[in-house]
Amino acid sequence: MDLRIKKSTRALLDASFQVLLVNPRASLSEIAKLAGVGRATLYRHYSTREELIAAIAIESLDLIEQSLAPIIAAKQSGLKAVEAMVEKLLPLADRFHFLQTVWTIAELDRQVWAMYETQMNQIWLWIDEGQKKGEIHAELSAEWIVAVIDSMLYSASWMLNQSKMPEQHVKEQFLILLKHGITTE
Amino acid sequence: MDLRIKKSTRALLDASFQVLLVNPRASLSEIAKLAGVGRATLYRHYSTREELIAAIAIESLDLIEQSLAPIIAAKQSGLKAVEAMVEKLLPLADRFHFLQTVWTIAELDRQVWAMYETQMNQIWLWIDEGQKKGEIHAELSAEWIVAVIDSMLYSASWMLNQSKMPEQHVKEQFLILLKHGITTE
DNA sequence: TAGTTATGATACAATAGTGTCTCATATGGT
DNA sequence: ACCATATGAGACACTATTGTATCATAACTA
Repeated sequence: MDLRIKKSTRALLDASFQVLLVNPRASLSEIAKLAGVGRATLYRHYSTREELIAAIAIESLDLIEQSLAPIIAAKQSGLKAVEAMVEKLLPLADRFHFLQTVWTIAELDRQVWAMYETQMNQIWLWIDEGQKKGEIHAELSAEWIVAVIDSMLYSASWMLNQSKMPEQHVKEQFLILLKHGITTE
Repeated sequence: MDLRIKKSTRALLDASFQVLLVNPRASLSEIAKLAGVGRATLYRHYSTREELIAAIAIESLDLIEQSLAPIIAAKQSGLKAVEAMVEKLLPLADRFHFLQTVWTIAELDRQVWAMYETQMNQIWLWIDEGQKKGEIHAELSAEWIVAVIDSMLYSASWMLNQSKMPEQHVKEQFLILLKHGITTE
């Protein structure tokens, strides 16, 4: 593949991700400028705003998929798999933040939705296994647990960026809260 | 105060809240139309988009403040106060969702920031009390707990709207997860 | 009821954003 | 080194959005 295309799309995806995270109203001109790429070039690769957003969403979901792959390969299951998942996904907290902010647009894309569904099913499976094994509270719905992990990753992105808590520390706090809650019992 | 003003600002705040929650890029014309109010009237009350967003943010923070007031009045403290807070704030989950999506704009407003800080301090205080009493894990930073409650309210709004889980059920799941985490130990 | 004023409709100018096209240039593939 | 092509710069038409102004009318206050 042509290096020039690789270079421009890379710059565009990076700049878009960065800008749209902070300002979802940013214009395509603004994004092109920040990417150091001609406006026409942006339109050549992504004919609409929606397409660009979908492309970033797909890239994000791809990164998530790659992070989960080793857990699947190692045939981990139940709570152990969920724990491993959290550790792997923490570095991608910003991607979750992005997906949440653009979700109403991104979810309209077929591929985005398909990837999202696949991953959701995988996570549900792990939670379900954990519940069957008695490791995870059976009263909690898998849907709710997934939603909470998702939004906790959003919090994690906040903590990493705004309050500069080191990643190792965020990881510990994340797992304590997720596994044991806030009470000492 | 003139009833006409009350009526238009009410309609504008409601419509804006509803629309911006789904589409943060909505134009002011769009919002005015949905509010059933002339575009000129919108500009008479809110001269810029930022002002409008700040107004909704202030209203939201006001609702939150009103919900927390009885807990303060009853002099509750520590974990009990946190639990009571969650119950009171759950019906305002959408407001938290809104605040998160427009925060980069809203936080620039002095009044918004002041109200936010006051409430944050109150919540920190409760958590701190809970930790001193030994009810809440001391290893968890108050900042992290607050961030997580905030984003769990976002999840709750998702569950209430998208997956139509009844509020009572969401409340139970919220408290189980927050207090005890997902593990059975 | 009389006077005030907020409103909707409309027009208007100014600006910003979109989407397409052309063309000389530079960069990459082979 | 040669050819193909992706690029940036610029021009262009078009639409959307903003922000202001005017004015007759309706709704409110006292």
